[in-house]
Amino acid sequence: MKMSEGVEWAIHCVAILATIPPDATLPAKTLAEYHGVSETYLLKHLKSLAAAGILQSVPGPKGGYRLGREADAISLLDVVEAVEGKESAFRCSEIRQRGPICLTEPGAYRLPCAIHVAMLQAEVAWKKSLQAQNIGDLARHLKDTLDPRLLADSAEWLGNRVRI
Amino acid sequence: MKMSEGVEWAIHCVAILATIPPDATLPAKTLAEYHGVSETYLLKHLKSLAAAGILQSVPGPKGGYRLGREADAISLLDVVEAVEGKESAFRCSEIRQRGPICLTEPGAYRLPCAIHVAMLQAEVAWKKSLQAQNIGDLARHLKDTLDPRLLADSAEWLGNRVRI
DNA sequence: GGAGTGATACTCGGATATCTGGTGTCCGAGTTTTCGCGG
DNA sequence: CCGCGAAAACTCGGACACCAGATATCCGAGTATCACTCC
Repeated sequence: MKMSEGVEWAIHCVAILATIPPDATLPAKTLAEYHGVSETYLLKHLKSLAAAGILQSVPGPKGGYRLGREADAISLLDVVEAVEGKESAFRCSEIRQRGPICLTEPGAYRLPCAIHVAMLQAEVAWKKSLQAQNIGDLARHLKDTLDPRLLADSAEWLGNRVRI
Repeated sequence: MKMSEGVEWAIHCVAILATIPPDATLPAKTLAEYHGVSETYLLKHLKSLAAAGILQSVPGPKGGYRLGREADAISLLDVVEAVEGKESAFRCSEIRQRGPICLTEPGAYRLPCAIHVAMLQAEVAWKKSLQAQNIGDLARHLKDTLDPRLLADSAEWLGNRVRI
């Protein structure tokens, strides 16, 4: 069970976009270069984020991406689900009904599989933890703990590439 | 991010093995037939469970699998990790260090990536939930809620195939 | 009849194919800019 | 000098190869059983 690498990219990108002025945009090329990753592949994930309303895409020259809503309203869960999809990692294939020993009458398996419930319960805990953290908090935390020099360099580098 | 189907099979098998007498065994062939799944592929996962100490394998005729320790000492997390591996789903590839804007001095990135921390925190919540549930509770819960007829049929079917 | 011994049948274990989904890439659609031209 | 228009350049969006890991399988190693033989 491994998570797509795109999730890491997506969160970093959204966090960066949370630091620029609200109406400014950054093109995918800049985001990819900043993180040292493939531009075309990153674009694939940015598209998913835009489709989910987390980002807003602006076409044409001087175009790029900006946040689709305020950073405090974007949870980590939103980003993860936009990239990975909303279906749960554990999928119950109802093997309790596949063997020679099972009930045939309709409604016999009305109650959900206990194992399914247990696994889903764990995923709910995971989702709650992700939902409790939003991009705004994350960006502020990064701003407070990052090396001031790195912060200044980043701000300058991004400032030269930001679009209004 | 999808979990291996083998996890579902493994949990069901361990739950079944928790219902037979402590010293009895069930061969993989029986477990596979009971759940209506491929025997050879199930064997692959049972092997992993045995390697983790969750199951104990007995070779030869009258052989098979039994629990490696009491059911109450086997958590769902143990089973999941035995099948899926212990590495976390989210893997930080430290893309913060890959772009043009990064610090070069050693120790500059001593503090872990905040995004990495956030994702790991969610996984810890997931693991705690899985660790809180053990096979013994699960088996008892199943026994209490299952249809009595199904329970009797299963007990008879398994009783005919159990090895002492 | 009992014990020893060999073959046997059954079990698990590791190495080997196949296939789906993540990874990576390319080219096309759309829009804003910009440069040139005419008034 | 200003307004208009067409071309251009840059952006994102969807469709197409590639590869790793999950899926599925087969054959070999090991052991308890069982039958046969000998005492």
